[in-house]
Amino acid sequence: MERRQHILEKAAEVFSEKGYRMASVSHIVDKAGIGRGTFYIYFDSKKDIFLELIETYFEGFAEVLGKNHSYLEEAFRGGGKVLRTWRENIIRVLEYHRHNPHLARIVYREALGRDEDFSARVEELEKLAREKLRDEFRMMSERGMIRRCDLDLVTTIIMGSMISVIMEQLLSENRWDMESLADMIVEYHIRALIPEEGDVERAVKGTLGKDRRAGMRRRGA
Amino acid sequence: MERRQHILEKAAEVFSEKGYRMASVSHIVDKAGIGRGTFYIYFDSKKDIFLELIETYFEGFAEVLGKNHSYLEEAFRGGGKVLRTWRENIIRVLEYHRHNPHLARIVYREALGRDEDFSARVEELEKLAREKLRDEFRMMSERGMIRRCDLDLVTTIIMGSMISVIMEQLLSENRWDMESLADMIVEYHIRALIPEEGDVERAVKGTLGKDRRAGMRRRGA
Amino acid sequence: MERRQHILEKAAEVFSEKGYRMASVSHIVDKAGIGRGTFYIYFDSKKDIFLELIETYFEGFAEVLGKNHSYLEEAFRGGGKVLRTWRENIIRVLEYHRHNPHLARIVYREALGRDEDFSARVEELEKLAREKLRDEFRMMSERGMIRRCDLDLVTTIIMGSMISVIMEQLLSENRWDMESLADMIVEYHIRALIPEEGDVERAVKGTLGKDRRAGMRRRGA
Amino acid sequence: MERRQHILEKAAEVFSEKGYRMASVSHIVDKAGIGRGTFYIYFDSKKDIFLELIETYFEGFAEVLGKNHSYLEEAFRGGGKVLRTWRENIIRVLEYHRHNPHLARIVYREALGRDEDFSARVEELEKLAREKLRDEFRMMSERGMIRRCDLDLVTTIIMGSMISVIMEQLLSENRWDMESLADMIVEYHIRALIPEEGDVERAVKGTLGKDRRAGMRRRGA
DNA sequence: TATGAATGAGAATTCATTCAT
DNA sequence: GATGAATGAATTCTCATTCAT
Repeated sequence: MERRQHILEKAAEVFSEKGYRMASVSHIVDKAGIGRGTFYIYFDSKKDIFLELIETYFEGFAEVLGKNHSYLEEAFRGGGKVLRTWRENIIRVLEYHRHNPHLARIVYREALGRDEDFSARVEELEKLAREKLRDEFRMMSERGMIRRCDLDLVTTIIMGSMISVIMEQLLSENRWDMESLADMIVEYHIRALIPEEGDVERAVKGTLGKDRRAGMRRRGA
Repeated sequence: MERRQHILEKAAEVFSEKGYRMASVSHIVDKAGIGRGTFYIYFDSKKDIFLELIETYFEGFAEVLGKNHSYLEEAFRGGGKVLRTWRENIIRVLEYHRHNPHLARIVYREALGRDEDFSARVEELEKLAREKLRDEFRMMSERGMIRRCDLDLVTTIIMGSMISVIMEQLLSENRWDMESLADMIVEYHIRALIPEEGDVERAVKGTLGKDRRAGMRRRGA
Repeated sequence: MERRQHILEKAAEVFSEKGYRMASVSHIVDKAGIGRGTFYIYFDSKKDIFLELIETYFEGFAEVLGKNHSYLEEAFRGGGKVLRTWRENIIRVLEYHRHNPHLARIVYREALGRDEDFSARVEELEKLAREKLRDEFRMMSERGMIRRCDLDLVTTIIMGSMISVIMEQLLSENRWDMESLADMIVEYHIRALIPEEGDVERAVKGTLGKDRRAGMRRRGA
Repeated sequence: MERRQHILEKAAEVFSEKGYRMASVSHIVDKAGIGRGTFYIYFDSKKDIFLELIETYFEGFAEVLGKNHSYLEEAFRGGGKVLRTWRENIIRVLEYHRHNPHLARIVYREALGRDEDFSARVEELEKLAREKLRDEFRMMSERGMIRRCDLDLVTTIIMGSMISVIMEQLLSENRWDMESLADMIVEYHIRALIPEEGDVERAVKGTLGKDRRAGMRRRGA
């Protein structure tokens, strides 16, 4: 099964470099140093291996976001620093992509096209990630940690900006260092989402007095 | 030249619907109701027409952003409402994409792939748009209208979020109405970029007393 | 449409010579003197052209057997020589195959195999031909022209022997001349099927006095 | 050598079911429950095992027909019932095929194709069988047991009809019972071949007074 | 002996592009 | 200019056979 993994990795490189259509199975087997037919022992088709890479990406992404729990909620319940947790989340996301540049490029440069059957799967998986994120924002909103706003739109904005930053990073080979990058991103969105005067009170009533100190306050406030 | 335009439009539809690779020249000539060879009278190749569509998109986009001037700067100099102008900019951008959904899809779903030579051109054009935008933010920053921050990062964030919102719009067929969508987007970024306490003063010194009232203030402040 | 016909003919030769599986599309286009892709303008696939040849064979065969009528019945109703008509039928069948040796070989050497989807179609078409033939024998039986016997079996025997003779002919390049061959075949089956003593009477009763002279009598009887 | 036999049997099933080209070595080794390479210990190639099955078929067929003697001649010399012996021959042939349906299908549905080198071998073996049969008819003819006729043609007719009946049987799963089927077949050909007036006398002269009672007489004559 | 992972020659098919009309 | 039949390079995928273990 080691060989299978090897082929997957080489395929990721090839797809990332050449794109799905331009990448031929020949390119993959050449790069992997295997025979033409060997490829088809491990994968049913070119489409098959591509889809597997996409699944792998989203699998890893889900892991990073906290597969069946929410780091943020956990932090909140544990009385921890929600903001610091958010920052940690973002760092994990950035690092995940830094360590899997090929997968990221495959998903956001190749897989979105209407070309193939898998674009449906990509959208499905992207939607799942989006919903996970939106649920986190909803939680934060309900607890008065962020201002009242259209959560779908905010999710779109934040995801879009993250993808953009990540791709920028990948293309320009580490223009920023991870830590300060995360700081700046977090700061941007926190400023954009800081609660209004009435938000905290509304949340307190709504949730019967949950600890308001976990809410985001303007710095120094 | 009318026929050429007709082919371009049909090609945009086909590329948008099927993607660059899946769209064949046959599809295009069928949709345009012309002969196979006629296509090659007007365009050198499939790649060629695709590239032209991309150029068209960025051409129009540049127009919308203010080709050789800055709406924002103009507003500033004219003592007008900078924020309102920004909002108008965003509405123009949204409407441009709403009226050119095929081009938008072509650029952001198809052209980004590493498949073809044109990906280089796309990046070049995208970079130009990015720089235009960043220059506007620089101007605003220098005048104390936005807080001190990494302007490249902010540009990336805002462009990414805009693309994300636009594609979301295109895919989901107008989830939001244009006006309130623009309001929400503008509000998000304004909140994120509102000047800190010292920023205005610093800007005043740096620019020798430009009209501070044009700066963004927290609402109600 | 002339070119299409040309390809069909060359394909028949190739399939006849090499068999369906060994014959590659390359062989066909080489023999037809056309480009590789040209083949696919006229035919959807290798299977497609092969099936068309099979249909053509059975189409022609049906024509020879008398598409929507029966030469034998016609002869009978017209008071003509039924036996002579039968002999003429057999000559037409032999000549049809002599003039279409490739089709015959394709159907009886290649198409019967369980290999491909078309074997079902071949069996269907063969069954139609068989039923046509059996109906003729039934008609003759009902009129006392042949002895009482299992008509399905007789059909199988006669068709099998005809195919065998035809293939033998094709393989050995005209061992017999057509006329005397037909004579011998007809004689063989007539002798085998000559009515018994009671058959004519039974038929007479069954059909209320149809002309008994049309029935086959032992020569000289 | 038991294992070899096992593989042969499974291969016969697979070839019969799928046809030579569609049947892959994988199918055979899977069905035989052996490893991929094991196959090549016992057989040189796929073609090789197929050829061996064909040889097996004709070997068994020759056995059934009477390998180095003639049941008919034996019956004749022994003063036995030649017709009954012929009927027994036919029953043996039918039963041989009923018990070896896979081999029969392989030979008459698959092996006849011009696909492979073995078609030459099949024709060679078929010719041997044909000659054996023709020699028997010659013997019968010389003894005035059948009418004067082209023995090659008669052989072709009888073999063709037998193959046709057998394949019909195999495909339609025993439409007739063996005994009455044999009766009907024998009757058909006996009627077709019954000696004319004069034939017996000619034979008597030619063979200097061989037992004329062994000759076929018209029933009741 | 037995195995099955690995191989690569070869097959069918597609489609951007050309060019004679 | 306009056409579309013709082209063939390039692509995906199959499977009989080999060979190291």
